[in-house]
Amino acid sequence: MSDREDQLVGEFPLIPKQERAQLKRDLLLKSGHELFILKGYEHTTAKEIAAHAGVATGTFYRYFSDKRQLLMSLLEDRIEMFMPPEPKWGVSDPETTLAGLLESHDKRLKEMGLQRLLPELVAKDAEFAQVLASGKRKIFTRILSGIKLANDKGLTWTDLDLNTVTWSLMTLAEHTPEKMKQCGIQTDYHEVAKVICRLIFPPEVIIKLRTCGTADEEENDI
Amino acid sequence: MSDREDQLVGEFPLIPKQERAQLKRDLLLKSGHELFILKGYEHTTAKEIAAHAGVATGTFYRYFSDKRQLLMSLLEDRIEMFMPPEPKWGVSDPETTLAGLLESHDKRLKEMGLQRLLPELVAKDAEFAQVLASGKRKIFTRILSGIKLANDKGLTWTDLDLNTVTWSLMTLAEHTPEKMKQCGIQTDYHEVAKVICRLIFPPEVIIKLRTCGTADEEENDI
Amino acid sequence: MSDREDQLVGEFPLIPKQERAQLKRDLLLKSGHELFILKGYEHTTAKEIAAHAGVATGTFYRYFSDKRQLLMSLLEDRIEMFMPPEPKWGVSDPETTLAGLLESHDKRLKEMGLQRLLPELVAKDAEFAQVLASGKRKIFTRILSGIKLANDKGLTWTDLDLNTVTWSLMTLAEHTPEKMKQCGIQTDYHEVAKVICRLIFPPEVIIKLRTCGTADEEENDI
Amino acid sequence: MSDREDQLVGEFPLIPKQERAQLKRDLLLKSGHELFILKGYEHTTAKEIAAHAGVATGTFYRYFSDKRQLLMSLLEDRIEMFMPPEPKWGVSDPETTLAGLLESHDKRLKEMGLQRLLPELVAKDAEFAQVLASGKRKIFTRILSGIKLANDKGLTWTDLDLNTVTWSLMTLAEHTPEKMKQCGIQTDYHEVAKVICRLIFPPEVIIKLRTCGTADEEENDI
DNA sequence: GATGAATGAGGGTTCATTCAT
DNA sequence: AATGAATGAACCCTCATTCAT
Repeated sequence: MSDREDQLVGEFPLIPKQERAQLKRDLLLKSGHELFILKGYEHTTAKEIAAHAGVATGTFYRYFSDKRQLLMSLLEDRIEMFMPPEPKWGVSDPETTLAGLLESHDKRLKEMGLQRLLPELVAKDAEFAQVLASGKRKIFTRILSGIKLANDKGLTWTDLDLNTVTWSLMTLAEHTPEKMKQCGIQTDYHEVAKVICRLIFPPEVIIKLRTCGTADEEENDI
Repeated sequence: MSDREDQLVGEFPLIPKQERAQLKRDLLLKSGHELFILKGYEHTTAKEIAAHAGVATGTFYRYFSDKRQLLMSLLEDRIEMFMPPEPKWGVSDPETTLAGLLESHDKRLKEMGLQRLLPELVAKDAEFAQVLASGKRKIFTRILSGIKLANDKGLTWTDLDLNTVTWSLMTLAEHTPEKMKQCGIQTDYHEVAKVICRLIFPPEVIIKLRTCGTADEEENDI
Repeated sequence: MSDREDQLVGEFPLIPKQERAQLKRDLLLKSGHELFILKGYEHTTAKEIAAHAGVATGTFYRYFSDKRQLLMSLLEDRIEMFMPPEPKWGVSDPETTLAGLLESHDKRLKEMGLQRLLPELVAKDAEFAQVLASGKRKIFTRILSGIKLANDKGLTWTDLDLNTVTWSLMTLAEHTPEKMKQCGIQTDYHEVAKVICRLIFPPEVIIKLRTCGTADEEENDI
Repeated sequence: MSDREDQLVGEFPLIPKQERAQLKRDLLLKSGHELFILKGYEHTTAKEIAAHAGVATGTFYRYFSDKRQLLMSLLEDRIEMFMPPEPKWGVSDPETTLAGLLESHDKRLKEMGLQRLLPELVAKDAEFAQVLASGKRKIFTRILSGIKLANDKGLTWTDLDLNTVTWSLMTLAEHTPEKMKQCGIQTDYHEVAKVICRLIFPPEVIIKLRTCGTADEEENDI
């Protein structure tokens, strides 16, 4: 808010209306986001979201028809952030690369925190589940096509189903942080990366990739 | 609670009563279970649980201090059923064995349905999350010890962290059914089993296990 | 309330449940009735009705799905009381009889007071309007048949449409009290009765009825 | 209010402004009128009235202190239109004349529609009820004086109270359209006119008026 | 003057929990 | 023990009215 105001100091006396409205909408989104993470979706009330955003209850309803719609908006903006990262294979050591991706992905997720809410909502809201599933399918397809490229070059296991491998990869990446804590072990991104790489590549391929990674000109988007 | 204590005092003068009480408690547990699955935890009311169990609203509160406690009881009884199965390695083809275990595990989960509720609750109830995590740790330990046995015999990958492998195994088993559907692919238990086995055993070990499985006397509980 | 309790004193220790529920329902009906009259339907809240009945808000919703339903119940019980009275002609002086009927009818209406609400509701609630209209039609039919009897005996005007006469009669009876005040004149039931009688009977018939009313054995229910 | 006062100061320096303001005021009155009829007074919001008039919400409050005041203004302008017509007796056939008046009166009412709202408001707003009653009294007085003229000429019933007759006449005229439908009969203006005439004039007077109506030079405003 | 975003009191309704019977 | 009516705090949402722009 003050950013934008500062930005305009000495230039325009007023912030355009639309922008101010957008600002309030964003405040509410942020507020909802924070409270959903803090207390869970069901335990957050519209009144609280408004109060925490510093606006009146009624203002909430100017921008969102209800709590659910706020959440939907939250997700439409950010759904891709909930998804596993898209590593590039064949660039130096794939395990190290992947470990870095996992770590930064998890950090982003932690900042957002919303992924803790997703299952709660999927269970209760069919429409929401669809939105989420369609996002997942998009990511899935992208990862799968990356793995297929590696497969075409004969780099992957030949006896595993690529769909299943892709799904495993996504699942492991998605649950890395919370789940490992639940089992009482420390999250070691590099070990997870090694496991995930083992799902895709035979050990000798990984060694090859590790040694001649940069020599290999081709980058494979996965 | 005090019921059971009474039960142990003086043989069985009150057992019929106790039995009836236990019956009611079970009816309520069953009713709560069904409704939680059907409508979600937050959207199920105590009145409904009582009505669906065929008892009065007030009776609910004789057996459970509140809705949350009913859920806790539900989980204490059944938490192990939410956990991944414990395969026995070295018994015939490990992939086929595992595929069968995965399938039956998923069937049990589907029958119970409660796992749909878990994330909703974990997000909101720290105590509940602890109960769940402790259950998971128990399973984790059991699986890990099984893998360690295999490791002692030189059957597993030597370059992967066994904790991480165990966690991956659990994660994949746990999410097999719902998650695969979300990505738009059919659940093929045998392919998942192959992927999981690849996490544990190098391919040549699997071939060996497959051919001399029954010859290998030792059963490894995992 | 105390009536029923007294009735049972020394016989039964408790008032049957059903009866107590009915009692509460009646309390709420009474409370709603009073407040609707006092403040108008729209300006009366469910909360107020409950408070005024001495029960909690939630109790209101145990007995009525909402405010509208309470009103409907109020009317189903009493709709006939809102209707014009049913005079018996040919019994002594018809004008005096009618005047008495008008007066007692108005008293009843005043006690109930609900008729002040009717137009407000008719205007806004089609279903309600139907309920009311069907009640009116019932009364209309009864009055009309009474007038037809008088007509068969050649007692009425021969050049007036009986339907229209009946309607006029009802309309005048219904609006006697409030409307006369609005025009700044005192309500004189006997004068209204004379006017209404003039609508039905020619003057000479009225004189005849007045003199030989009791001699005329036949009573005509109208 | 002060607008008009200003208008009279110094000829017309501000009249264009005034005119625009008056225009807006009229737009709002029209809009309120339409929506009150469509949805009822309580169910029409200030925002809607403004939007439907094509102005901003705030503008509403520049011209009216609140919703109620808009309605009052609406009525002050038009209260006479809600009143029964003022027939002229002794001009040709009084029954036909009256029938025509009734019909055109009803048409005007239907166009305006506001009379559906009146009872809702009378019930809740004492001041409003007064405004309405004073309007009615005005009409009442005018009709009464007309009837008195006829009375002076010996044309009316001699045994009926003129106040009561006048009131009956107004009441019947006012309720002709809606009420007859409620009773399930068709509105036949000519029959109603005959009934109303019978209240005022003995049959022989009507015949006389009918035959020598135009011969009778005097027009009686009622 | 005009605008329409913002306000927040208040209405309708639900439901976890209690308690008289 | 069992019942289910009663409770009332708290939820969601609306809308008359204000006020900065």
